[in-house]
Amino acid sequence: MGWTDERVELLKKLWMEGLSASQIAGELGEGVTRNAVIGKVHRLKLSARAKPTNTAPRARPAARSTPRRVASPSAGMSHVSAKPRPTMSRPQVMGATALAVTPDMEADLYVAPASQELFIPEDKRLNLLQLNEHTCKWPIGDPLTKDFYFCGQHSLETGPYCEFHSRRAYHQMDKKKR
DNA sequence: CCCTGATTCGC
DNA sequence: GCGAATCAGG
Repeated sequence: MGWTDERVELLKKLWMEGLSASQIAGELGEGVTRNAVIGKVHRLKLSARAKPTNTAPRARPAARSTPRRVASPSAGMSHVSAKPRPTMSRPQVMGATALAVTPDMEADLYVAPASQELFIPEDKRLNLLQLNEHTCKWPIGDPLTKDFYFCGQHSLETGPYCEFHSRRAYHQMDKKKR
């Protein structure tokens, strides 16, 4: 479906109201992607949304000369190279609530050290040589002692870790500046 | 991983 | 003009 006057108007309205491109896309109906919305917004020169006194130069990515459409699938790459840095210890101060605590309450206030680390049964633990492409490679324990092993649970297709550790690994090192 | 907008360029 | 793919950031 093309951009009828109506749709363009709705687009302008929603965009100005601060909705995100994907939200607008959803509002305009199926078949409209957020890219389509953004592209249109750009062409309409509506990009500057709520930017009073801002002269953001916005760095240019320097036109890429490399062909975009990748035709060849490219063979798999090495998958046995993961060097994560798991939390070594986690003192983790639990919420320091400012609630008043009467002396007799304190006794009941002990909160179990929510072991947010997975407990892996001994028979599930893996050493380095036992790892394969489907085992979570999240290291646990001190690598210098025998008290060390890998998670070993079934890893996700999207990474070297199981769901639990995958989520953890990302949200931690994610957004790390270069 | 989820998400956001910005940009480029084949169509 | 259109928008998928990509980039850059949160």
